[in-house]
Amino acid sequence: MKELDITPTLPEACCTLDITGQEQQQLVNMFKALGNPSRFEIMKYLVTHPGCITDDLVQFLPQAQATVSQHLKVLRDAGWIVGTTKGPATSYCLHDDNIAWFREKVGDIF
Amino acid sequence: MKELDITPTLPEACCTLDITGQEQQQLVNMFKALGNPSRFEIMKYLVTHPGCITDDLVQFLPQAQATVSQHLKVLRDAGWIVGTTKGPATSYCLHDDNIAWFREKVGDIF
DNA sequence: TCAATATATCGTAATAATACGATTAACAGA
DNA sequence: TCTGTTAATCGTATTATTACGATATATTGA
Repeated sequence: MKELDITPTLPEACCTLDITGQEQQQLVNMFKALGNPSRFEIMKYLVTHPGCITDDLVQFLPQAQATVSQHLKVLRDAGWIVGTTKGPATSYCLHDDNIAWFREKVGDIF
Repeated sequence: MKELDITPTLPEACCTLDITGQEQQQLVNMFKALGNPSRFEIMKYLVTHPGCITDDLVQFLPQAQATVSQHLKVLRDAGWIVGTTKGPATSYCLHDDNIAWFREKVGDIF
């Protein structure tokens, strides 16, 4: 790791950003997952409709069932949401713990 | 807009998420921009090296000058950073106002 | 003005993301 | 067990992202 070499004329650092490896990858993944309008809409819907099933989202979004399912997988893998099987359906909720972690990390960083 | 139809057995909404149109697009853009390892590294570098120039980042990152410049453009367009011309060089800093806005929005949402 | 430095932009190849229809799997109720 | 419902996954076409070398632009100092 290189030493810092900030001349006195440069602005002060506004914050620290000590995150690396696994954690950083997880954080980048979460950013990436929400960097898509459809997935952001899904998150919005889940806020107001916690526990809704995939088909609710398929009705809500202007996209095919396969596409919505794929977006849900991305959000699941990134840790934004959690799905529980209920009979033939899957009920989705926000993953509160991971969301809290994300908020916390963003707060630490910026 | 459809009426909510949350049965009493479903979990309560953990939060509100009232963001639309222009603001939402801006927020999604910011998420998307940081959803890339190289750009996240650039942000980390800028935290500890505020005011550094493009070439500093080119030396730091394992990528070609053109690639780094492209990543900087994405971060600029998304509003994460701001660049000021200093002679033949460009000095970069975090865009504190926009970052504060992002933090605030994420806080509102989750 | 000329050479050196610093960056942005252009054109393009390789890779990844996105969306869809079709198929498969898993469950519920008749 | 058969049928309908719900979702995930597969294969694939289209589009977007990423990275690079080459080139263009802009400034500084000799």
